[in-house]
Amino acid sequence: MAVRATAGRVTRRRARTRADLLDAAFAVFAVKGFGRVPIEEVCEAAGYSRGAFYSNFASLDELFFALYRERADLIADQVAGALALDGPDLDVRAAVERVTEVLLLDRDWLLVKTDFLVHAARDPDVARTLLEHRARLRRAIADRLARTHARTPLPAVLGGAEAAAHAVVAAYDGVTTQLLLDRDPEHARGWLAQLLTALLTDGSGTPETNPGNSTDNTTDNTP
Amino acid sequence: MAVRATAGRVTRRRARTRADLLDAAFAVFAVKGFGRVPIEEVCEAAGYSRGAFYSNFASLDELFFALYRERADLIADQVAGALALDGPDLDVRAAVERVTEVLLLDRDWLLVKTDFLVHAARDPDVARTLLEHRARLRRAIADRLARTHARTPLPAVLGGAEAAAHAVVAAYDGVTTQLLLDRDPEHARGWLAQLLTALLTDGSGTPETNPGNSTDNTTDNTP
DNA sequence: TGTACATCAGTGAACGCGCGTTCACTGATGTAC
DNA sequence: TGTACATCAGTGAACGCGCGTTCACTGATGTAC
Repeated sequence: MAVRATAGRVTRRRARTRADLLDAAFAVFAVKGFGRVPIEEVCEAAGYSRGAFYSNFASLDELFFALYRERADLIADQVAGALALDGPDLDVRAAVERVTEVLLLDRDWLLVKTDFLVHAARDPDVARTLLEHRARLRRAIADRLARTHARTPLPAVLGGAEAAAHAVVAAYDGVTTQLLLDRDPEHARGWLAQLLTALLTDGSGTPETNPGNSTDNTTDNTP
Repeated sequence: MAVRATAGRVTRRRARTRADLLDAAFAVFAVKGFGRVPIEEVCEAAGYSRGAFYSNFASLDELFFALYRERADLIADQVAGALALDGPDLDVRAAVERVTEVLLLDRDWLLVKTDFLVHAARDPDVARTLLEHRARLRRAIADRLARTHARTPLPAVLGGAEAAAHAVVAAYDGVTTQLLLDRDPEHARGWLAQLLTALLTDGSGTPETNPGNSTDNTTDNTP
């Protein structure tokens, strides 16, 4: 009801307001978390009254959903782009570097994405959207891995490019969790690169940093 | 203020009420998510009035925190127990099986734990509690791995039992994310076992199932 | 073990604030001539 | 390009519900003798 039923053209003013609200919501959600932010606060951050919100969205849930889709598409494009840079041969180290950069750079996005995960975990419809986004990321990775499959074999345990792509996403999710808690993006990037190397090669990679938590280095590091 | 300042003995009745409220809250939080549940609903589920809640907790946040600590301790004990079963030699396959069982069995716990993660990500004090819990899990794993370190070497990329334990936790987190979305615990357990095998061995493990999403098996599986 | 009393734990009605939602309005934008 | 008009987008005051919080109370629990 609040959202226009008329399929007419969207005025510039309207498009601008909508974009402003989405941007403001992203910032505010990242700080406080979706579900802890009243509509009023989003509107204030965007510089509009509450009426403007209701003129563009039916609910905060709808806005959140739109926000997720928009940003997720952006990320998926960036990842696909980062993977397309190499020639036919895959420079694993460089590719991992670039993808890691895209995926772990923006803490705000990780926060919002995790809020979205929490909702998706309880609503199969929302879950479908998130699974589609993940499938898109996986496909980009799997395609890239498959391209060099023949000459650089993947470890047997993972049994294929699809499975390897799954492993990459799982490693990403795992490192994300750690990063959300310890707020150390440098550490997270090095650690993700190391995990991916361990997963995608047969142990021929060279570690650069010890990912062990600096507060509990009780185990010997000497080879 | 709501919580008794007197350090006197806790009556049986009181302890019972508190436990009832915590149990009811766990169930209700799992279904709806913390932050989407009014106090009234927890009380109703537990069979008490709101006054009983305020007599035992200052806020839902405090209850949630107590709830997390209680369950996290339980899980940590179970994992430590599952790892202690073997003799001096580590049967990787069996240990992975048992730990996986404990960690991925209870969807309700995964949901509540993720809610807690979302809060921890925005509050360093809460994060500390969660990091401590994770450190405890890691230590149990690292100690176990270190015990067999000498005869069954870990892959070089991971560079030590501590790092390997980190990798195990990251794999667990990654698989948890996937499980929250696809609700397929069988698949998740097989997949986690496979990931752990890939991480903890030098590729000598044997895959049982293809973790690739059943809806997009476009890549060849033939070796 | 029984009774009398004191304190404690939980009740539930009442209060009031925060916030979602509505709507009559006004200024902005776009169209027709 | 300018003017007149129609429609659209955003305003903000007002309403009212949901829910957090309080508190005078009553029944439950534990203690003393």
